[in-house]
Amino acid sequence: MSKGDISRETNGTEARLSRASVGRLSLYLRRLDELLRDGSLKVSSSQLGEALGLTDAQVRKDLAYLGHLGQPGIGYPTRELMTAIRHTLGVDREWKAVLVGVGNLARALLRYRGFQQQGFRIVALFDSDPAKVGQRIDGLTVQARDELPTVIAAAGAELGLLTVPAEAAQSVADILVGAGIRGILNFAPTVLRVPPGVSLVSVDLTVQLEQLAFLVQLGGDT
Amino acid sequence: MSKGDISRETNGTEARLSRASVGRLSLYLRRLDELLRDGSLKVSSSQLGEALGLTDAQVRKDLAYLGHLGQPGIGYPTRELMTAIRHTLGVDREWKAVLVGVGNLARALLRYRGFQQQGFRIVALFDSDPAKVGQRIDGLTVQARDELPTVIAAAGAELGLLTVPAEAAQSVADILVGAGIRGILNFAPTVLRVPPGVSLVSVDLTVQLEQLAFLVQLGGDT
DNA sequence: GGATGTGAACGACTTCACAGCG
DNA sequence: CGCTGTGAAGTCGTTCACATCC
Repeated sequence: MSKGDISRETNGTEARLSRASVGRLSLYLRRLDELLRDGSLKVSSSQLGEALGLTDAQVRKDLAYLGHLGQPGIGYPTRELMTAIRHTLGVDREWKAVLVGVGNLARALLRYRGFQQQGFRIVALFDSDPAKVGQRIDGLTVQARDELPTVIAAAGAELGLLTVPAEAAQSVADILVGAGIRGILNFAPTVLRVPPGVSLVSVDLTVQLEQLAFLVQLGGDT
Repeated sequence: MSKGDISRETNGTEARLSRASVGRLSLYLRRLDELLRDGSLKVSSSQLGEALGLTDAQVRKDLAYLGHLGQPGIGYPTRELMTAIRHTLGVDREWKAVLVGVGNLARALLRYRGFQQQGFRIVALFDSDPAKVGQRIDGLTVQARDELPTVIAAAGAELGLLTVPAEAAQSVADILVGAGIRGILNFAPTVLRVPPGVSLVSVDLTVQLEQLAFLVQLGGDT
């Protein structure tokens, strides 16, 4: 498979993408979609930034990483920009994911249209609760946890979505890693450890809520 | 009011808390809870950091904001540290929240024990779908959206959890703000605008998933 | 000795400002 | 002209290293 490296290819522009920049690329993509639907074939950095609360300079810096797409005096070609962002983010292809832990959050993820749209497909469900195994949800059958390795291999899934309780999260993560999963989106309120070569993104709702409490308590600016 | 920079008064210690630091405080609190259960009455910065993947220096910098709680040669007193963090985060009191948009994600939030534990209480549910209005979920009755202002005022709710579709998010946010809500936790995949004085924390699942795709595509380190 | 608190060095990200091109 | 691309300056956050104190 492609052996990853952070450096850029074609032009000679050497640049890095911070986590924050990557997050903003997602936002640009979404906004570009709206702008394109409104008929904008060209878009300027300030246009793109304003609805997202970003400065034009910030937008240009981020987009510079994609190569020299901008046209001075004109702006960026909407469609080409979207294609380039999709390619950079890696969402110009399909990603297969397995979902472990079938609760309400899992159901929410399953039904969430945004995922499908961006090329993410959930191909299998797992749960340790025997009462849930065998249930059908949105066309998928819940499977037992010890089937994880074989199913992942058979389906060629690369991503794992973790919606199990905190206590189980690390051991499930280990199993996923052992089964060859390359990235985990963790919703369990724990800090997970994964070996190098496996990517991890965590969404910790408790942390977010406490962040909000803190900000409100301050008498809160944004 | 204060713009992005947060001064403290009490002790004479002048310090700032970044968003990142606040997030880490939540993690410390959770870890301290475990350590206390294991019987650790004192804890060192390196102990605290190791399970979270943080350096000892980082931990000390964060905790320095709380005042001079550490004892050289010994560490930090577990219980006092927890009390101080809770106070700083604002989770040493109860926060009442309303939840708007009753889908699977809302159900997941309702049932999530972590919230209750940290003092967050969901006191009302709202949905614009007439079919959902009147349903009872976990002891709460779903109410119509135009009841928002009166119910918020009557209940004294300060936080709003937004789990509506992207298209509706901004208008619901505006209503919440108009009703006197002081902080919003937004799950809709849109960038919201709120006036100064109202706090906003967003959890954008599409962005997180795309982040993961990007990292995996890189051939992914953490 | 063992661990804290903290200036200072370092590094990462953002904003500024302007040259250059369509 | 308008808008991009980008060095330079500025800001913010993290790591280092060490004086300090129990």
